[in-house]
Amino acid sequence: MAELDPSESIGRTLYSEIKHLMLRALSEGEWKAGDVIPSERRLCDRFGVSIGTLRKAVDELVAENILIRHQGRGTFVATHNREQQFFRFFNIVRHNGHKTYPDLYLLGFSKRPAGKMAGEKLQIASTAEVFRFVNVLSLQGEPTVVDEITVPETLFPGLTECELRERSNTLYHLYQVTYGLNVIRTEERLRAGLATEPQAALLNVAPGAPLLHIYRVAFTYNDLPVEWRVSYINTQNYEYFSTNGQ
Amino acid sequence: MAELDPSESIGRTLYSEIKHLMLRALSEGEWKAGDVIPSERRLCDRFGVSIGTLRKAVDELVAENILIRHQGRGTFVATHNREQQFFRFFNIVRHNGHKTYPDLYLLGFSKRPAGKMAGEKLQIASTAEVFRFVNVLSLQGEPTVVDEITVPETLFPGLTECELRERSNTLYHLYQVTYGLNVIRTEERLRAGLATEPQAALLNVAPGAPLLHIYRVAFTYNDLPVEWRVSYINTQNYEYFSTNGQ
DNA sequence: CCCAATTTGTTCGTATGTATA
DNA sequence: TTATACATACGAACAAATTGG
Repeated sequence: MAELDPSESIGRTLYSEIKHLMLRALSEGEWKAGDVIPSERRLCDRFGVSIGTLRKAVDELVAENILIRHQGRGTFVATHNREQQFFRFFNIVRHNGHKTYPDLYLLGFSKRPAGKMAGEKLQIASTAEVFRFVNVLSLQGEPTVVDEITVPETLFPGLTECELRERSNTLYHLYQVTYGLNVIRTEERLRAGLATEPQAALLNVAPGAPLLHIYRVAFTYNDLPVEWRVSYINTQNYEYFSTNGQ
Repeated sequence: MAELDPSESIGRTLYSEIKHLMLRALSEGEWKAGDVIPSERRLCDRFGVSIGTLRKAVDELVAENILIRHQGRGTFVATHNREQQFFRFFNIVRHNGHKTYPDLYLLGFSKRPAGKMAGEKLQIASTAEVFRFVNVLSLQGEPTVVDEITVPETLFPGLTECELRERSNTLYHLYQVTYGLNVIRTEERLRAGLATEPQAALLNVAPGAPLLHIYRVAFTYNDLPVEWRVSYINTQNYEYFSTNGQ
């Protein structure tokens, strides 16, 4: 069992060891977004475990939306495409519950030092360089969300405004396929605030109108933060939807 | 396999049938809050399935926080106690992330017709009777949350103000042990709003201050709504915390 | 259209380990 | 110490879906 020398030991059980070996294969890029990974039979051979143990490891990765199984086809690395994953991280819906895709307008793009807040959230020095850009999202023609997005330069070397503007898929899809950063988890904190003058202008509301604020950190494997985002939302026609349990 | 006549068929697979039979035993009160349920071996006999199939059914109920397994002791019906379950449904934390238990003040209690909104959310007629009560929650001495709570009389026969005032555990614990209603899932919608005069007085903020609004429906088994709740939150020192994935 | 190979899904079961009462 | 209960690991047999010939 050459794959399982003690130095690799993370979990307490064999299946959690296998899970971590698979996470390593994912984070190191051996298996890339959209790839089919080796069949269960081959993975059993590779890791020297039984089918039951292998399946238990894969079960957990599937439950975490990292892998997707298709009977008869194989097991795949989940991709951030519009159809399946977009609404996993976009929780803004109409008051009637309807979900629609936003239209995007890229407002600005710059490189700058992270600063205190973004540095803390991205776990980098406040002097480290980051890319920062602002998106205005319109839903059914109404400007509804302003996203202020910050990502570390070290993780996104050479990111350009052009890439952001011309992407044909979701932002997290770009992170995943171009920079090998697969967002698998976010933490969000929500508050209520009042629209500033510039926000009011962008969202077509009066200054001082109530806005929902969302502070989000997005993580990839090993709890590595890849994005810090502050969103300002006009909840006159839309709202944040969250479900707990099940 | 007397337990599995076709009329009971809900899921497509054997383990999902077993899961639904177990959910039925829970919703019909055969297994009550805090109870130990029969051992895996006995359940295999009862349902006429193998240990693997039985465990797969239980696995899902455990993942949904409906059952709790303890190695060496048995499998238990999860209870809404302060220590383990409270923060599953209470997502208000300090800006620094710290979680504290709120102090409660019961502001009002009445029986009345549901009205349009509560009737819709609780899936009852707008003329059906409901109990409605208001709690003010203080965190570290600061009044922070106002909860307006509505529950149908049919599900809570004879609910009294006294019961609410003198409970020593969480509200959902009361629902569970006194009325046999186990809240297993909530749906929440969040918006930003401005404090009205009465809200401002209760929360010790200026009228027109921004407040976070949460609209929540709580469900028990079979997607039956048991509670409709509107919360108003001062997010000056506290915020709503949500995690996505994992 | 059918067949064969491949892959995951389900169900069965055994043996052994670990925690609890 | 003993019995009980859940946890882990093993693997067989068959079903269902997909793909390619």
